[in-house]
Amino acid sequence: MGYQLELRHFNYFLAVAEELHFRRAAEKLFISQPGLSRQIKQMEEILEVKLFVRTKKKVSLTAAGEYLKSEIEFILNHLEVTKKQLRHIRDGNFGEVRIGFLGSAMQEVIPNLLIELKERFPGIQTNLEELSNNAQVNAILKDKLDMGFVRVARVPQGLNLQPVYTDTFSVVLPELYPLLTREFTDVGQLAAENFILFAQDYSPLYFDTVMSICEDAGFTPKVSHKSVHAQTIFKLVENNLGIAIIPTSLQYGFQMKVKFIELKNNPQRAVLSVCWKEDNRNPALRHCINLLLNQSL
Amino acid sequence: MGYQLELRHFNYFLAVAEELHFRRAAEKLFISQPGLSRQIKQMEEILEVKLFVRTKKKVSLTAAGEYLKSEIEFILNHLEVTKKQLRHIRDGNFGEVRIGFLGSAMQEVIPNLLIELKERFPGIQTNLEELSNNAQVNAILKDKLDMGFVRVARVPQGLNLQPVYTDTFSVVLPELYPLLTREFTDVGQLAAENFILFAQDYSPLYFDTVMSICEDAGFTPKVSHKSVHAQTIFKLVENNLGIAIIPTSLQYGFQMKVKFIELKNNPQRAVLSVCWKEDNRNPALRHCINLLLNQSL
DNA sequence: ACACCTAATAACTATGGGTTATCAATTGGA
DNA sequence: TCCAATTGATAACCCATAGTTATTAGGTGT
Repeated sequence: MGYQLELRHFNYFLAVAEELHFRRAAEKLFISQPGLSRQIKQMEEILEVKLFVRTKKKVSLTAAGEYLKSEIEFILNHLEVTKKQLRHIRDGNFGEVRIGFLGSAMQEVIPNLLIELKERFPGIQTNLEELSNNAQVNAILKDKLDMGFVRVARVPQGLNLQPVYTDTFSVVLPELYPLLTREFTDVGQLAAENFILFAQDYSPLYFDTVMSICEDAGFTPKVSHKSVHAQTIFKLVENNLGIAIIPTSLQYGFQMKVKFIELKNNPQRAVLSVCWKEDNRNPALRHCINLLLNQSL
Repeated sequence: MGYQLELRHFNYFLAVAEELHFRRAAEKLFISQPGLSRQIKQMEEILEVKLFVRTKKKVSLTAAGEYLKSEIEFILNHLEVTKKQLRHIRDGNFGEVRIGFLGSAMQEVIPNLLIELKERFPGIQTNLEELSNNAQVNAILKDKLDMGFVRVARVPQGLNLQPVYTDTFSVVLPELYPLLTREFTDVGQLAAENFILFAQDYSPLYFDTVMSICEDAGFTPKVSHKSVHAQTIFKLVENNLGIAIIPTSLQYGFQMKVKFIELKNNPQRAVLSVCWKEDNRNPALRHCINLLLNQSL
């Protein structure tokens, strides 16, 4: 009766919610199955809510259980982050910022941010992870990342989005492609070529924007290859397997037999934005965001 | 050693952090002072961080303790909110109902349901999808839909079916068709016309019912066109490509050069039923069904 | 009818949270 | 300077309960 919810319950609950099987979950937790059953039952009594439906032979989550699962994941994750921050504070550091990014952000924006950070807040640790747009947004929602560098038009409720870097697009051609930069007038000249693009589900906004560039030139591109790495795209172009359209700043840092023609006159721009959760309580994040938004003016 | 952080620690910690006095904090928690001291000490060992500075005669928070206090307040508060939400979900006030429907249900039944739902259970989200009878029944069997608005005579084992709206049929004629409403006696007058009907596999019951209306009038209709959209049917009638027989309530909401003659005296009725899976446990669904069956009496 | 799963129940064990009693250290008056 | 008062920490004990083993009851598939 006078029982109290404890973190132990959370871990037990998660194990069962993941395995949907009491014995296996108990094994994973290194406790016995009856003990686990009893704790889950107790948890349901404390919360006064059925969390699992047990038919002999199958266990499944109720709607409430489903909800609780995501909340507990959030809380336990938050707790882990807090523990880490505590150590940082004890050691006199200011904390850690976990940053997600698209490969293309590594050219300019991230190096600048890291240099500035190191100078102004030497105590802030950074933790970098290359992820797709979608993976970043999801990770930020779940507080697995503090901020992400993405190319998206909009983000779900609760997230902030601020442009930090705007870029023209460039056409990527094999070095020996028979078209000189000065002969180039518009993308329509390339309508017959095969196009190599970043995968649509890696960056829908990029994909749509490239499509609109082609549409403006009056054709629909034949897309022969898709990739998620600039390196791969350049390699394919180098080997005459097609041509590409990419954000201009991506051209730097590679050693390839390709040439670039910047689409200066096209109105489309590749916008890199920083994304973070409105109610993120990581104090180090604030410093990062401020740095980014001020320096980019 | 192998100790584990628990929510109990959080409450104890908060009490001490607020009182800055072990004995008073212990009183507030209805436990003894030594017990509290030991738990706090244990907590510091688990986290490997000093949280309080105890000089005899004064207790104060360390920087880490200060930070932890705000984080714990956040977590405990979040937990309270979550508990409250759980109850709501259990009671069916939250969650989502996935509803399938025939176009003809959009005239009356669905708008009414949505209005009522919004009023009585504002937390329930709905997800609407227009599908054929068959597609709905299959989706419900596979738990892809919670409920569907269908026109069928029977449903497979395990599904429930309840009429929610009963309707006469109406003949649809081109606006300038040479037959005035008051001259109309029965469908037999139209035996020579081409008929435009909803596709048989879209709604077998509808199809059979229309056939029986014609049979009763002593003829078998020539069916020239079939469609799944009322809009299309009206358009075809408007252009003198045939006449139609439809559930009466479908006539509302369109702007077409057609006229309707209600078959008041025919015994056939177009019955719209709601269909759902017997063992569907979505609590929000129960509310929907109850609402529907009570209001439709 | 059978073996073989499942989760729940029952009865027991023992960890560790909470207890009381006490100590050591600090403070403040007389 | 000494004593009373008050602080949090220690020590030793107790018992509530998390976790144990053994078993049962209910399903499923052959």
